[in-house]
Amino acid sequence: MAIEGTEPKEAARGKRKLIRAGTTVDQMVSAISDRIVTGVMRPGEKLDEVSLAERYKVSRTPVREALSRLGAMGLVDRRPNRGAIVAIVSPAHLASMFESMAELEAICARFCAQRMTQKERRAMEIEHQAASQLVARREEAAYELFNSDFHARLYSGAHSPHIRDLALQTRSRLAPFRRAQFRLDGRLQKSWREHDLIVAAILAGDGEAACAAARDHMTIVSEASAVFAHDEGGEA
Amino acid sequence: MAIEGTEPKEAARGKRKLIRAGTTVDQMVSAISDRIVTGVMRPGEKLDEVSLAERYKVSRTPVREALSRLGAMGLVDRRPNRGAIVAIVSPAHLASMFESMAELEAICARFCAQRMTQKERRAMEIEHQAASQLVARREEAAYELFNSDFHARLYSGAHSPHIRDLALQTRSRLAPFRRAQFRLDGRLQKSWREHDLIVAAILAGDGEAACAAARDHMTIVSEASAVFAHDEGGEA
DNA sequence: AAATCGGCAAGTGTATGCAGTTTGTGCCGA
DNA sequence: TCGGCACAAACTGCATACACTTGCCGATTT
Repeated sequence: MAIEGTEPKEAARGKRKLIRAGTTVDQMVSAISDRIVTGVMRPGEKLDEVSLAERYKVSRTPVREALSRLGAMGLVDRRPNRGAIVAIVSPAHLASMFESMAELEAICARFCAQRMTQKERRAMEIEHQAASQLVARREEAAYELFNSDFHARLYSGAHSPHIRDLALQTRSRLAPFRRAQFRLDGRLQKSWREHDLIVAAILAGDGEAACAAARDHMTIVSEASAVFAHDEGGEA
Repeated sequence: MAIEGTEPKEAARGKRKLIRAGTTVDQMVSAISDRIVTGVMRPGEKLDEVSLAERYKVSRTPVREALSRLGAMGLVDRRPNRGAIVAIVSPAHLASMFESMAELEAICARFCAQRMTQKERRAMEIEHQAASQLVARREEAAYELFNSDFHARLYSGAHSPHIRDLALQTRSRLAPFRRAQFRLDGRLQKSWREHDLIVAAILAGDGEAACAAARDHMTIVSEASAVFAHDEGGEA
């Protein structure tokens, strides 16, 4: 409902009914993962192949492929002969994922401090400084976009494609549990200040400081998100 | 040929032709990934759906699902409408994967030093000491098995399921490039000594030392494997 | 009355056919 | 002789049909 843009059912399908861009499954994957990530579908909820096929006006074949990919992404859990459900993550596993995220970002920050080009450093600083205005105006949605961008820069700046992959993968799996964290009182300002420490260390070329700052940042995010995780776990 | 155990074509299929254990695709995935990992299939080689279907005596549908999963694992590269090929990794990407592996193992080692139970520490030390005999006898195959086991202990001992997943995933993607590294002169002894440093640091509870030792170990493995990677790249 | 077995319904796993895309090859023109 | 265009073969993407598995409900038996 709130994310119709990614729902391929009428609009997109109507237009490109016969365009074989090979993206039908891709669209379903992003549509379904959006529904999971945004919390429209709760952990444990069944993902029925025929229902999904009807919903997206396709046959079961692409649905199965989409479910397969979502399973590989860790967003859904496939049991042989028993269907697929939205993945249920235990509190322990969730903590482990946040911990991993902290370590991955710490590594990225360290590499960023060592390897970022001048252009990348400048771009990161400019964007970071610009974001301070979003904080002042309390524009949570806009800041969330910037935040994604900032972390993406962190992953890319490490100049290590595989670590970047691991970070993006882990981040996407954590997405369902990070939402709405910026609604917490003052989280916006704190987030920006934590970023500030990371940026300063990177610009100074101090790998260890950047490493530590990034780890601290994610640890705090983890604690801030734990509240929501518990809520969801209880309801599901 | 050398790995018929994992090839489901005649033997396995003949027996369980009608057993629907939901594992047909699983078998294909492990069979194909074995063929890739062991080097039977070279990077860039085409994975034709119909050929694979004939080879494993199944229809194209499960083949497609298997390819999909292998694509998610990063072992094959799927191009829309243009088939699938065994993934080609550039030297830069390969270096990035080894670098990531080094960092992941460093993290695991640090966590191991902090979190391993007494039982785990004792088991690791006993196995490690036992392996010294394999070194003395130059039993390369046996040592390679032990080596896998050792690293698996490292990942599990970190008590962080997600980091363990990331490490195993990265390790499997590196497998094609690590094979035969123990054939290098004296690599066996050096490997054991590097392990020794890691074990000593973990048992001493010295996280940072374990971290550094593990990172150094993988860096050396990376360099030792680079030779083979080049060879294979040239041939393919 | 409780437990077990048989049948039924729902849903997944696999096979096959058709439509559309890509790519290689041969022909035509310059 | 070389470049562009068109056609055809091969292959992928999706749809549909069928086979098998699983879980549930009720009837029968102990």
